[in-house]
Amino acid sequence: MHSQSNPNVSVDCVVFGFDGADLKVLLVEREGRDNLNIADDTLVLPGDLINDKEDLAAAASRVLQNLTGIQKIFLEQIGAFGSPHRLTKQRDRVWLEAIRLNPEARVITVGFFALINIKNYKIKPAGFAKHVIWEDYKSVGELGFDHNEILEAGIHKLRDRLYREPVGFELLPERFSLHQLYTLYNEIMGGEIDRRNFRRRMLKTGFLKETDEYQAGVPHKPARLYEFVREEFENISKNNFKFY
Amino acid sequence: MHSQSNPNVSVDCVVFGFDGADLKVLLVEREGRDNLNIADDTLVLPGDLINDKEDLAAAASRVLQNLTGIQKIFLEQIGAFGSPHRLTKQRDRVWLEAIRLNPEARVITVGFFALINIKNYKIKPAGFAKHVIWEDYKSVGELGFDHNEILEAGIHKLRDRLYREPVGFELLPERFSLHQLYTLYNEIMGGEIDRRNFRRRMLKTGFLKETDEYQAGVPHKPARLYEFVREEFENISKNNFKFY
DNA sequence: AAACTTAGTGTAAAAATTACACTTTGAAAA
DNA sequence: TTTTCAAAGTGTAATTTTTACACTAAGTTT
Repeated sequence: MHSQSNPNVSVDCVVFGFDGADLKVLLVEREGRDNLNIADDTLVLPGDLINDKEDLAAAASRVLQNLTGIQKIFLEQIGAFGSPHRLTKQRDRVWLEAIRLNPEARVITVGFFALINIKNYKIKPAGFAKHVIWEDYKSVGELGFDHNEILEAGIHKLRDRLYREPVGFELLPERFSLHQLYTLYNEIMGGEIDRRNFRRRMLKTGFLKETDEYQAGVPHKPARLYEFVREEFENISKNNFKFY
Repeated sequence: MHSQSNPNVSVDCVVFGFDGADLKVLLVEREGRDNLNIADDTLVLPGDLINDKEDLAAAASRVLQNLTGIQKIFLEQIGAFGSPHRLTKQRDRVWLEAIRLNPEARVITVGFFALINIKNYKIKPAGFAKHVIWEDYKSVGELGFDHNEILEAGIHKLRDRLYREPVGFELLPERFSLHQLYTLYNEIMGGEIDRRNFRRRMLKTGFLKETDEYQAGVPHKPARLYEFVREEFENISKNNFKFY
C-alpha cells in the first residue's frame, strides 16, 4: 500500500467552508495509522504523501477523500512549501516515526485549496484522522508541521480569488439571500463593506437572478433568495471583471 | 557532488528581461554535463534538482547561478508542476538518461520567476548549459519537458504582479523615461494603453521622482528621466494600491 | 399592540476614468 | 541654415464609478 508512495512529495489541503456567519477551515486530528497508539491530538490540514504515478491534484483529491470522506471537489493549487525544517518539530517527528516508512526523508509539500458548502458534504474521519472538524478560521491555533503557513497562503489565495472569481457562491447554498452573500464577503475580506453599496454592486453585475423564493422560519422580514447564473458571469467576465 | 541531490524535486526559473522594446525570457540550450557528447539543442528554462537540505528558493538561486552566472536576484515562486508525464518526451528522456543518476525517477518541479534588467547582468553559460540566450517572449517555440507550461504560468504571474506591485522597475535601468515605462507596460499587458492617461496616472502616484537628467544620443527631443522611489511606494501601498 | 430584527431602498458629492490632437524640441538630413 | 523627422510633452470636458449616509417595510415574538 505504501509501496508506491513517493517519500519526498506530499500534498495538503486547505478546505474553507462557511456556515452563514463565520469562515471555517477543515482540520483533522491525527492519530497513528492502523490505530497505532500514539498520544497525539495535534490538528493538521488533511494531507499525505503522493503516489508515484499520480498527478498532484489527483493526489490531493484522494488524500482528502481518504481522510475526510469528501469527494469530487475542485482543488486549486496554492504552491509548494519546502523548508528543510518543516518537519522538525518534536511532536511531528514522533508522529512521523510511528507512521512513515522513511520518517527522515526530506518532504516538500504542495498546498491546495478548496471552497465548499458545509452542508453539502458529510465528513467522516478515516485513515490517520481521528476526528475531522470545521474550525473557525479566526480561532485556529498552532497546527502541526508548517500548516499554519500553508493556511495563511490559503487565506491569501481565497481573498485574491474572491475579488475576481465567483468563488463566493461555492460556499453558499444554491439559493441565498443578499445578506448571506454580504456576510460572506465581509467576513472573508475582514473588512467594512458598505451594505447598501455591496447590494447595488452585486445586482448590477447581472449574474444574480432573483427567484420567487424567500427565507422561511426567520423571526423577521424574510429576504428574497437569489441564484448565481454562471453563464451570465462567463459572458461578462471576458473583459477581466472585478468583484470588489 | 550529486550525492546530496533529491531525485524527486527540481526547480525551474522563468527569468524575464526587457530590452527597451520587447519582453525577453532567459533560456538555456542544454548539453551533456561534463561535456558529455549528446546531440541536443533543446531549449529549456534554467533548472535542476534541489539538494536535500536546501530551501526551494535557495535551490532556484543556486541553479540559476550555476547555469547562467546570474547571482543574487529575487525569485518568487510560481507553483509546483507535477504531471506524471512531464518528463516523457523522447528527447527529454535521452537527455535525462545521459545526465541523471535516477533518470526514471518521478520529478515534480517548482517554478520560480524573476525580473531583471538585462544590462545589469552578464550571463555566462556553465554546467549543462551550452548557451544562454535572451529569447523574445513572443517567439518562444517548443521547449523541453513541460517548460512551455511553466513559462505560461510565469507570464500570468508577471501580469498579475505588474498590476499591483512595482515590479516593472526591476526591468528598467535605475533612471528611465516615461516612454520606456509605458512601452514596458503596454508590451507586457499586450494592450492598448492610452499614452497620456498612463503618464498622468503614473506621475500622480507620487513615487516617481523626476531627475534633471535627460536621454542622450537620441535623434529627437530627449525625454526626462525619472527614478522610482521605493519609500514613497511603501507608504502609499499600505492600502492595497493598484497600478492599472 | 408593541418591540424587535433584518430587508430593502435613493441621492448627492467627489473621484476616477476615458477619449482625444496639437505643440515642442533636438538631431539628422537636405 | 533650413527643413524634416521622431518622439516628448501637455489639458479638458464628458462620463462613469465610488462613496457616504438614514430611514421605512415586513414579518415574528413578546
